Amino acid sequence: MVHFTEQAVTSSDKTFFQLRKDIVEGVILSGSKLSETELSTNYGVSRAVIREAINRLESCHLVERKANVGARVVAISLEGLVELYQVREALEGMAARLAATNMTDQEIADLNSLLNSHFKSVQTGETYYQEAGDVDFHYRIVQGSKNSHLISVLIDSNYHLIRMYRVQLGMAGPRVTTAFDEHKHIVEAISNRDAELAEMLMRRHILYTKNNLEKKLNTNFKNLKRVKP
Amino acid sequence: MVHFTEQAVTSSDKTFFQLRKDIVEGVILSGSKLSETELSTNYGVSRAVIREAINRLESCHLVERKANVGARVVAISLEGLVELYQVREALEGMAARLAATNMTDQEIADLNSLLNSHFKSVQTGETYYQEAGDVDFHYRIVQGSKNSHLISVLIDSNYHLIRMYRVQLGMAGPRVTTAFDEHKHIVEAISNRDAELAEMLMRRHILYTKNNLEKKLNTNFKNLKRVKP
DNA sequence: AAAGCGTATATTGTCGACAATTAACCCTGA
DNA sequence: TCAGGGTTAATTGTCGACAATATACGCTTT
Repeated sequence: MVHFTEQAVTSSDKTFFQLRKDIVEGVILSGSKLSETELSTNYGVSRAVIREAINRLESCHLVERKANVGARVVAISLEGLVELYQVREALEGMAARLAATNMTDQEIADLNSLLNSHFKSVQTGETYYQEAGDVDFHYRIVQGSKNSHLISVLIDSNYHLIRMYRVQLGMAGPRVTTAFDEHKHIVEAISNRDAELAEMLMRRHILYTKNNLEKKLNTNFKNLKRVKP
Repeated sequence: MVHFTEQAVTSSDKTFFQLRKDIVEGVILSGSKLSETELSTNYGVSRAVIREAINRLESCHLVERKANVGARVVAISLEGLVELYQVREALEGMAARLAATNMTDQEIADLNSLLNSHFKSVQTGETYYQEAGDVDFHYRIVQGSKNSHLISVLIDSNYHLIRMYRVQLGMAGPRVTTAFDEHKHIVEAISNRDAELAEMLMRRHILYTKNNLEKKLNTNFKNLKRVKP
């Protein structure tokens, strides 16, 4: 169960969340321009809140702005994927290292039972795992680092972009059991409080995932809905 | 010579740069509240551009916002320093790894001559090195990674916070020649295109720097100008 | 006197209008 | 037909005013 409980207090929050969702899920096409006046009427709010939402989307690396010109949704590309996953490898590797030291025994136990429930899902053939399960696993490791700056950087400026790639490239398929084993080994290393190994395994895991995605991207890229560059 | 040439095109850019400078250099005290109306009159611009500037400062992790309450300059703390440098270790380690593969021979040669000029400065006793020199060295490695996402994350959401700690804690002193040797070894590894070693050396270098800063923070913290928490 | 409630004040959030800049179009000329 | 320049239209940037929320203050009550 994924449980990111961001709660929108202001109107700008709601608009930001909605826009982010629409971009990640491809409702707003990759590469398309974000017209402030148009969004303003479509989402039923003033241009000021649209502008603030766009600013926050830019912090997420989901849109790119040019002064006096406007904002565009980032283009999905092979280079972008590689660059993103290199950053992810570095940050989540560090997260695993820190988690090995900082997670409580209880949190590790919970993580283990989470993996067990994933194992059942995998065996019964549910596709649950690859979507929410993987996300939740990585989310817990990141939280387990107990480093709020690291958490913020990962969540705010990487996570949603990662999701955008996953959703729009259709990340179902094999490698599920393989990834599961890798997850299991990472938790084992954390259980043993072996920070060095936890980091190394996490980095390898993300590297493998990236290689897998690269292959998919090459075959799926032509089917990707986006505006012409 | 440091040569970050961000150029302000809009009024909001100018205000953002000025505010960022004032926060990093302690003109606006760590922990103080940022009143929109007050800043609006002081900087001679409308509240809208102040609000946009504050949003961008939040992306830099220089201020923290709470809805319907306002923004405060981040508090300088030991935990904050440690967390920041753990992220820096991960990201700049990856940057060094990538730089070993992606920097051109010319860029490596330039980096070497930069180090040589630093060496002269160190021998003649100029304090130049620790301030701009170190920054410039790390800046070139980061750029040498050729990973635009990594560059963006490092510059946008870490660099200015790092500077804030350095400036406000007064980072002069020894460890200059030590750090210089470490820089030299990193460039050597990059010259040999040894990505693995380059990453390892960079991580150690940043770890040592962090340990050094921790000691300083413990002695200097009581002298730090800030508002009471 | 202390605690709790209600009002008043100050601050942030949102809005519509105006100014400045860009890009689109048409028109002219070779 | 194509290149260049100027004008027009559309979009973004900036502003001041109003609405909504939170804090501060004072009053009442025990």
